[in-house]
Amino acid sequence: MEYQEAKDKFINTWGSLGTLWGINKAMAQIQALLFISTKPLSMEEIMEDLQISRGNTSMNLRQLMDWGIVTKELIPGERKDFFTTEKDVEELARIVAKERSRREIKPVIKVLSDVSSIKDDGSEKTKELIKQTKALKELTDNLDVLMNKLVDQKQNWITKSLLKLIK
Amino acid sequence: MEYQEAKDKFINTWGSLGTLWGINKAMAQIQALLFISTKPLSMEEIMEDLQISRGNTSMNLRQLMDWGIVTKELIPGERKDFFTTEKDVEELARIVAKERSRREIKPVIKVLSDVSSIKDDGSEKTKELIKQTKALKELTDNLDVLMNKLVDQKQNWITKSLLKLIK
DNA sequence: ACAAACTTTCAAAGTTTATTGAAAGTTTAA
DNA sequence: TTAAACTTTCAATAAACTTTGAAAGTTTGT
Repeated sequence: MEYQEAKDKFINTWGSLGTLWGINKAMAQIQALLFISTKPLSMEEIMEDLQISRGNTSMNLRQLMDWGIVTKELIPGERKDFFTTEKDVEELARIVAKERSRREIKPVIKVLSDVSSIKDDGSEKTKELIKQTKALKELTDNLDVLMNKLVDQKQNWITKSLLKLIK
Repeated sequence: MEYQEAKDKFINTWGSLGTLWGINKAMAQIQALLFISTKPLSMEEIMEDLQISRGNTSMNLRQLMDWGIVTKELIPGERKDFFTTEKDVEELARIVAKERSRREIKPVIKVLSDVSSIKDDGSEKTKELIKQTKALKELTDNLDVLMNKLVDQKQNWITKSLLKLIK
């Protein structure tokens, strides 16, 4: 496999994976492109490379910056903005985990908590709704805590966690 | 909050969460409905309750059965099929984790592995592509192993895992 | 203050994905 | 074997989501 083919394959796989994880294709592709780039890229270069419009590039770069995954790089003597992504995979995973917890998991826990605390009117269906949503709330809560604990360990968290779990 | 309001809220939240996790809205809603139902439901009852078409119900029930989350229940004396979902949240989480590993994570690892093993032609950009995709491959691989280890612990895996990780 | 260089916005167009419902298929009971 | 009861399929339609590009906005250098 040649460089160009490998690069395209990586960007496309990452792009379609993005959709599955709730971020859109262009957003994931831009991140992928920056991730394997040896230098910061301008909007022009990103548009050109991925064949997407200026507007699309602008909006998705902004979202990536909102996530804290991409940052503007100011290059002396250049008027354009240049962009880079976090290059360290563990740090990247940490950011993604924290953001997903904040944006998705926490709000779901809130709903489950509300639903599971409705007044028990004694009917079987109400009892079941309360019981099941409470169980789901507890599971989600625990998973969220677990994920955040994992990610808070500052260095080599995956390796360390794996070792602990072996027994 | 009344029963009906709480039920709708739960089904809707679960439904929109589904989209975000790569399964579709109707599929997630059907699962949610079964999850809080006190008895197996027929296709008719599901259509009626969620206001979705027969075809949609049929296809999504099948997908849920493919995932191993929903099973057909044959009720003596009844001609219709009835459906139930796994009611234990830990078991449910176990199934979902295993399926996502198989369907999504493993294929990505394969691509990353292919891309990161292209021939190093000595250029800086090739070196960067190899280095970054290799790091991503290792991270994904480790997370996958970690997730599967968590889930393989037979009872109270979340509680146990949390205890181990506290230190 | 001006204009060139650059970025952002957003309505319209395009694309993808989900849903419908009627027809075809299957199973069951008599 | 037939027909009623039920489920599945799939082409057409609808809904949701993404992308475009031109106009508006912003920043910078002179």
